[in-house]
Amino acid sequence: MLTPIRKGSDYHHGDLRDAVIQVARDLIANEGVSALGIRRVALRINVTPAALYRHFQSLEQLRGEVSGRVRNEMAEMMIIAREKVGPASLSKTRSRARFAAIGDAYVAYARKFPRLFEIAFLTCDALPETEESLAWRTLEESLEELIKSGLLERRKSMKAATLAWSSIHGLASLVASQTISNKEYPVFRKSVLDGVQDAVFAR
Amino acid sequence: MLTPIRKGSDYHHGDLRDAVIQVARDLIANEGVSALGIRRVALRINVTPAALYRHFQSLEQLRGEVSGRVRNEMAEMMIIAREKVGPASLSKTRSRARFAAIGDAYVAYARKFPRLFEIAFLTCDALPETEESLAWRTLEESLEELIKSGLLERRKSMKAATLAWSSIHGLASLVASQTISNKEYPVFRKSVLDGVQDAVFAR
DNA sequence: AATGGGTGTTAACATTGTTTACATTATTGC
DNA sequence: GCAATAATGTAAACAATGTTAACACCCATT
Repeated sequence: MLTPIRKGSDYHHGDLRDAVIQVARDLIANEGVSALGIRRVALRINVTPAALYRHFQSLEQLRGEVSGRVRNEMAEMMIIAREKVGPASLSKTRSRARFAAIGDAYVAYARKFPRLFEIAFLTCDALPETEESLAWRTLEESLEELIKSGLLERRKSMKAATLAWSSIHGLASLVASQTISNKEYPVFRKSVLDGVQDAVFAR
Repeated sequence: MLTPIRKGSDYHHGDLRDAVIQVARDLIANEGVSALGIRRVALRINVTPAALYRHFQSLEQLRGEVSGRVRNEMAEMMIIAREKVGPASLSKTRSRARFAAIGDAYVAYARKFPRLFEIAFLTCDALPETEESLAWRTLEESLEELIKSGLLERRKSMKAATLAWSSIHGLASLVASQTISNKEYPVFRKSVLDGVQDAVFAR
């Protein structure tokens, strides 16, 4: 099945909902979260505003859906970056590099798409089913690799995860909100990475 | 001068702008950032919507103004918490306690007013004159105390500041966005505090 | 082939941010 | 003191928004 985007006639779109989320995502990425609107999205898809209400209960729910998709997108970027360094295979340097890669990918996303990072962690009144975060699971996998390669003691693992998560997220958030500028970024980055490594790896 | 809030007649409010920011702040604190609106604020102050345009160019600018006020409010909370432990006076334990106090106050604010913390670090298209952050200056003062009391080497000071700032902010942000729940919070808190102290204080 | 559920349209409504023209108060210069 | 002027409020209108209700069309199942 070639999953035709459109059926014969174009009265029915064929795959609204996905198209809506896609367009909404791009709208936010380019013009900020306040640029998201039912009518603006509808206009870009050449569809009537009311059509969107067949797939979303409200603008607020659409925002929540976009937020969820962005969180997944982030996690996928992290996984891709991790796989790029090659398999862990109990190698200390590999495991370490993979761990660093997912952290870097996290803040890289925030730097590249600050507006999307913003909505990913915005309190949404109507959020989709709160599945366990893929990003968090990825972090846990990485720590497991570090344990198995002998770089991290298991009893330190929880502390490592929470500190890494917090500080990396803080760095990403400060960058995305332009609280720290591009010029200040490198020194922040180095401090955070060193701090995390000191806490994670036994010395 | 007793700075009368209202003059004789009530055609002129006397101190709009401040009243507007105040009401806007409370509106966001209670109902979220999307609850902020020109007309809703005007209604609560018993003033015509157009009156607000004598003091703010747009809703966006008002949001920026509120954001700035909240950032100041946070810094004031930090300073109050710090002064509560008493003067540093070259005492190691005092300096250390004061340092911990400002960090705790930071995330305490995010826990108490998550919606306000949210807008404080939201990218605003129109932000007020970008004064140097009071919170950041407070952090620098605290580190200076640590240096003078012999707990921190000066060459480590920049790294300490940036790591502390990032990880504390990350913790606060994750809490405010409900990414981590109240139940998970304590273990996160402990990890971050330990991590910061390990990095800041020579061992 | 008929029917019914899914999906889109049309038209309307209330509410919003914003502007323009006007009214009232406060302040300043003589 | 008092007129001129700036500052600050109101009133009415406009375009754009989220949302809903009634209707139209398509597709799949019987």
